[in-house]
Amino acid sequence: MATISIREVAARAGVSVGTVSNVLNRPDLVAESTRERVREAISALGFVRNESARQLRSGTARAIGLIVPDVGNPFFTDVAKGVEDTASEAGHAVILCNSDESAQRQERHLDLLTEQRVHGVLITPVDDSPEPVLRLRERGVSVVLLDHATALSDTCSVTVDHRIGGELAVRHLLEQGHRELAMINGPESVTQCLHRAQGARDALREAARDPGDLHVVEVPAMNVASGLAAGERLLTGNRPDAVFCANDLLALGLLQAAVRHGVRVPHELAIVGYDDIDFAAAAAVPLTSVRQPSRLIGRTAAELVIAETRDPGGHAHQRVVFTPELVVRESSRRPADQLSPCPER
Amino acid sequence: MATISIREVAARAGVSVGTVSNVLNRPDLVAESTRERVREAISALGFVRNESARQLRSGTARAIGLIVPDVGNPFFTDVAKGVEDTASEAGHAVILCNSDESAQRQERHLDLLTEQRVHGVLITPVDDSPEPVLRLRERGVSVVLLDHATALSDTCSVTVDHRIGGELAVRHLLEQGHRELAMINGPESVTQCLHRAQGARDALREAARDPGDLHVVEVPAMNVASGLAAGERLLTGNRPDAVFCANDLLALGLLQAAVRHGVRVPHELAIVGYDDIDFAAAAAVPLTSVRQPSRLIGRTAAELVIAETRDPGGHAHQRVVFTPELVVRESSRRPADQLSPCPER
DNA sequence: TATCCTGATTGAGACGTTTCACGACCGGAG
DNA sequence: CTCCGGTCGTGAAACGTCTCAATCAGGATA
Repeated sequence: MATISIREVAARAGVSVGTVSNVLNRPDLVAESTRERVREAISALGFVRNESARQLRSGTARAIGLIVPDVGNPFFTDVAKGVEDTASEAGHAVILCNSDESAQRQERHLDLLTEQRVHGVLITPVDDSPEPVLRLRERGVSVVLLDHATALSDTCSVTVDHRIGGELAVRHLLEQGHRELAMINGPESVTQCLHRAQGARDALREAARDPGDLHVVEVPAMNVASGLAAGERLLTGNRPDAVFCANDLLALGLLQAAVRHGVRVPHELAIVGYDDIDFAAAAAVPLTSVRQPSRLIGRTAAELVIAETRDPGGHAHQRVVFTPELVVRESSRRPADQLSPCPER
Repeated sequence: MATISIREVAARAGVSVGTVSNVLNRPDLVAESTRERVREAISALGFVRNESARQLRSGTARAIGLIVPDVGNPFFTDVAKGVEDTASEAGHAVILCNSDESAQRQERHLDLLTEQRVHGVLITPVDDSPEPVLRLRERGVSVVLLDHATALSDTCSVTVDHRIGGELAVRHLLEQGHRELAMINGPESVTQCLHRAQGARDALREAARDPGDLHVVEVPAMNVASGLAAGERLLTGNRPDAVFCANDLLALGLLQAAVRHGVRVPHELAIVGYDDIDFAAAAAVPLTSVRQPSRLIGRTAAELVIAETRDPGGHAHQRVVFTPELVVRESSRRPADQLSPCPER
């Protein structure tokens, strides 16, 4: 009940507070027998170190912040798991924040994390504005950008080459013989979205097609509901042969729309998603998707931010870029292949 | 760069540190003109309050901890969103921890949260042991149990009546004319799982059937992979007519197994899931599922924990119990209904 | 003019750690 | 016996904020 401090522990063990602190932080400095006595007192009293005090004294917290635009998206929870893996190995807590694609919420979370004096922040910013990141750096917080290309050269980042991802997706659709292509994309102010679209257009160019042929539907949020809405729009009137969706949630939404309209996938409409979340394989029609190494992305980012704070001066900023790969499933197979209905793999 | 404190602000504004603190916390005590001057200094210097120091002084943090067994499960991210909604209204941060159904990780997170001196903890414990909760209370942390019935009478909890949920699911399957029923369940040491199974057996009893007829397959973890594995086992040999899965992830796994074995759903196998996550509607066959009000659960729990810490003495512990409801979709419709293939709703 | 009141501001302690310069002790070498 | 080196342990000074009793200015009242 009454909160007990290092002082009570010291009293009970018959040593000074300094010694207790040493047992906690540099046990090798204290003699075997004393150490044992202090340990006994700690567990007898149920002492728990007050992290605020430690942090106040030592200047920095044993926590790192992670800001993602949508915790509901399994891609980001996978990334979060990766972050947690390495963070907890290093004894750091992870404060997971959901910006919900809102700049305002992102702002609030950043303020909060700065107040907490976190070790570092991993962030997938909601937009391309460098300003929030600069403000953090200015306050001495190290930052790693997650899955977000940036113009800031002096910042660590872990990204995936989304241009290649877009290219893989659309090249595959073209190879399958689809002609009329559409894309459901998030706002192009978000770099990931921009690059995926660029890659898609590159694939068209490569096939000697006019990149302008790609009918892009832009949605405000990259979730299932948006995909469904975009699908409703796309499937009325003259519909495309194939749609590349900027993530799997949009693709799942589109798929639902297709089912509602009685449009058969992939016979009448091929779909390719992005992220290869676990649910992609379990969808109404198993989804072809561009896979990102989500967990690895998280782990790498956490390593970078921990390395940077360990050695702030001599740290060389790194940009790690992963290459995505295409996972082909039912939703994009050439109609001919469909005649013999065989399950995935 | 150099971290600036309340002291610099005071110097620049030509007031004492006490006044700056008052501007921050009780602005009404400070004269208009002074207040303005201090505010100016704050923004000019880019001052950010050091939460550790505040917390050290005031004894408790403006943060609450949330421990869930699986962040990859959309049900829990929905709950988390609900928690965040009310927490951020009250100016609290949420530290989201993933125990991954491991008692050891849960333990580590609890230690961490105690060190952080969080305001309160919302937890869906990995097992039924009351010990971790008791330890927290002993240390003066208020606890709200999430979606977990408990023998502890002096603890707030927000739960769903899973017995009713199980009953709804199995009664529905029986009404659809299915005879051979199976259930894929998590360990019955987890109360949620136990209650769902009890409800299922109650439904059998109610239909004058032997509750022992329910063939229960117990899996160690409640995720897609486990569902797939259980499905592989269940679909070889003489398979049941219908399966009730203890959550949607298991159901999606089972569905994948069915597709691989060429077993048609619902014609040859009906499936009912639990939680009604967003992906349930987008599955290979839209899933019938027992819906819990996930976001509301999170919001309510956060309100409880905040209320409890606001008034620790006079607080009466509450148990809030929600009632689940059945959402019927394709995966469990009577084969007869299937003849005219019409999309959901 | 002296007194009292009110509203605004101050300054000095905490809060629980960590850190670091310093002292105490002991055994061995000179 | 003294001195030295090393090992352990100590105690006090921070860290940045909040709180609260105390002070102060200035006007109103007697």
